[in-house]
Amino acid sequence: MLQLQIIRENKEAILEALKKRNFDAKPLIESILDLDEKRRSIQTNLDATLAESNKLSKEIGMLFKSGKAAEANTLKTKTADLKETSKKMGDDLNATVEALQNQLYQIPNIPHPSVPAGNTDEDNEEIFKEGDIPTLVENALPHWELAKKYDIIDFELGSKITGAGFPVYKGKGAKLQRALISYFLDKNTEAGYAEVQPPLVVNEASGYGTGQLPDKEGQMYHIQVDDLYLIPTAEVPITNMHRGDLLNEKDFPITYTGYTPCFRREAGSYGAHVRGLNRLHQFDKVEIVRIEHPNNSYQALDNMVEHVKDILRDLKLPYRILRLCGGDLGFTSALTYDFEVFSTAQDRWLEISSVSNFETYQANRLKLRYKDENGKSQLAHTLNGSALALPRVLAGILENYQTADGIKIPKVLVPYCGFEEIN
RNA sequence: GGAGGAAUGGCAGAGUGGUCGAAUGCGGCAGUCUUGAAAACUGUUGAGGGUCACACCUCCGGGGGUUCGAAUCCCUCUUCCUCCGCCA
Repeated sequence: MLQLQIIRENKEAILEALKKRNFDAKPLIESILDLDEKRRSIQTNLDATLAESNKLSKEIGMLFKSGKAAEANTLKTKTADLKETSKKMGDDLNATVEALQNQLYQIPNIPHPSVPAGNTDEDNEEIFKEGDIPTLVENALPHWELAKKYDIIDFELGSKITGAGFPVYKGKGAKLQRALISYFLDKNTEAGYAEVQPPLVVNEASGYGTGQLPDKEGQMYHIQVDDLYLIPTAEVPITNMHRGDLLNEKDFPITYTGYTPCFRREAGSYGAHVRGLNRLHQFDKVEIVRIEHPNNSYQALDNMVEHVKDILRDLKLPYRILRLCGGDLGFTSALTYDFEVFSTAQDRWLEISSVSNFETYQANRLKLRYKDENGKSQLAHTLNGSALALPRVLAGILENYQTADGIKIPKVLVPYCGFEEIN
C-alpha cells in the first residue's frame, strides 16, 4: 500500500510511473485525494467538537466538586448535544477512512526506475545467462515421463487421494525432495539466514499484511470454519512475524529462511505448459526473507540474486535472470528478478525463483517501522525470494541430467541423497 | 472440555471513575567525567492524526456500552497464564 503522504506530494510522478504497469491510476488517485481531504475536514470538525466536550466535562467536574450542582446540570445538557454530533461525525469519519483504505489497497506498488515498460512476459529483460545447455541423448523425455519410467512421482495417485496438482513423490523421488530441501536450507543458513519453521496456515490480518488480501483471496485456500488461509508462500507467515514492530536501526538486517509447502488454487489452463511439475496446487519451497533499512534494500536485493546464482552454479543447471517488465511485475513489488532454468527436454525456460524488493509497500500495511537517527519512525523495506522452489528445480534436474540408463544426481546433492543415480 | 486469573509505552511493571498519555526500573539518545571506553552522575525519551509552527484530537489487547467524564465499571471477541480432565 502506498503512503498517502507520498501520493499527496508526488501525484504526477506516481501516475507516470504506474503507466509502466499499464495501470491508469488517475481516477483512483483523484478519488483518494478527495477522500483524504474529506477525511481531514471531518477530523478537524470532530476534534473541535471533542475538545469542547472535554472542556465542558472538566468544568462540570469542578462545579460538582464545589457544590454547584445546578450549574453543572445545565452544562450537562450541552454536552449531550455535543455527544450526538460527535457520534455522527465519528461514523462519517469511519466510513470515509474505510473507503479511503479500500481504494488505497487497489493501487499497486510503484515500479523501480530500472523496470522496463512492457505488457507480457515477452517484454521481460534478460540481464544474465550462465551454464551450459547439455546435449541430451536421443529421445530425451520430459520429466513427467521420466517420473513414470522410474516410478518416482505419481500424479494419478495424487489425483485419487486429493485431486489434480497434488503429486505423490515416491522412493528416490521423495528422497531427492528431502535432499533438495536440506541442501537449500544449509546453503541459506551458511549465508546467514536464520532458519524458521512457520505455521502453514495464517489469519486474515497476515494475508492483508503481505498483500494477498484483499482481492487475491481466490489464489489461497480458505478454511471458512476457522477463517484461516493456507499459505501460498512462506513469505506470508515469515514477513508477518514482524507485523507491527518498531525496530531500532541496529536490528537491521533481519534475515530468515524457511521451508514450507505452498498451496495455490490458481485454476489455470491445461496443456503442456502446466503438465507434470510445471504447475501444482501444492509444492515445496525454501524461501528467503529480509527486512532492511531503506538505504540498503537494493544492495540486499543484489545479494539475494548473487546467492541464488550461487545455488544454481552448485547444481550446474543452465539458467538466466530476467528483470520483470511493468506488465509482468507482481502487484506489491517494486522490482523483481526471475530466475529460469532451461529444460532441454521440454525446450523451454522454467521459472524457479523470483526475488523481489517491496520497498515500503508491505511495510506500510504491516506497520513495520524503525526509528531513524532522529528518533522518527520510518517504514522498513521488505524483500523476499525463493531459494528455491522445488518442483521445477526437480524437473530441471530430471530432464537435464538424464542419460540413456538413468538420471545422474548433481554432485552437490549426493551426500544429501545417499545415491548417485536414479535408475 | 471444566474452573479461575491476566492483557498498560521498545521491555518490565504501578495505576480501580476527573488533577493519568500514565509512577518507577531497564533500554535508547544527549551531556559531565575519561587519552578512549566502562562505571557513576545529569538531562531527555511512547505512537498516530493535525498545524508553517503551536493549539487541539485519538490511542492503556480488538469491538460495543454506561457516564457530563473511563486505563479504571458493564457486555462481547481474541490472546496468554494457572489448575483439573483428555490426548500425540
